Amino acid sequence: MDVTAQVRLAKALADENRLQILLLLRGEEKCACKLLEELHISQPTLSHHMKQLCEARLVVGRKEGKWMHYRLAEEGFLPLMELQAALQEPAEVVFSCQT
Amino acid sequence: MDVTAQVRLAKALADENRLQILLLLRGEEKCACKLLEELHISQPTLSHHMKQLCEARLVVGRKEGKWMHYRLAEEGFLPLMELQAALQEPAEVVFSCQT
DNA sequence: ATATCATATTGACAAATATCAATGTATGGA
DNA sequence: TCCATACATTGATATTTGTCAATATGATAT
Repeated sequence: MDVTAQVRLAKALADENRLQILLLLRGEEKCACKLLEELHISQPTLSHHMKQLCEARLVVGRKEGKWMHYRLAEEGFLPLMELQAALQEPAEVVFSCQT
Repeated sequence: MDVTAQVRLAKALADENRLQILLLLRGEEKCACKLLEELHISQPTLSHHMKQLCEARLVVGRKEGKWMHYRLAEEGFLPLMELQAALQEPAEVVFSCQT
């Protein structure tokens, strides 16, 4: 249970523009310039969001010449899936002792 | 696809103390005072976090006399499950027209 | 009623975040 | 080499967020 990764993933998802970016990447790789066309944010802002999405391992980037191509990372939601699974179990007993 | 609910849920998950609270509620209802004992935050801060968790529909509160009892909400992760499912489909064509 | 306990709300403040303009860094073409 | 393109980084600013002290609310007991 890597709470740090879970928090980082949740933070990455906690912005409407970033969710929109994820939806724009459904099923296809796109370059940053294409994403920029489809959003109403500046180029530095997009770059900032892509960095967060990559660091949260939700997106993978691939450099090709001048272009950066981004695609959804498989298993990107795993940390939150783990959290959800953990919440459906009773609390784990770390240590127990009866005299 | 309620992006607003997804963002609100993600924001609610994007804090280590709140994740800890969720883990403390695994399998059992607890009152705020019990949660307060197990965390290192002030009472107003806990109250603030509980409000966010309730508004994000991750937690349900039940008032009993002076006490507030909190428990995990079932289906709390649904908005993010929907998002994850959506990301595994190709982008939906909202409208298409060929002449 | 008054006191006490559990919790919520308010107000203030520091830290984190989203944003953009300006600038930097590669890359490819003329 | 020089210029244009695509993207990243920096610096500044406004907004949001997490936190606590102080106070308010509401319930129970004396």
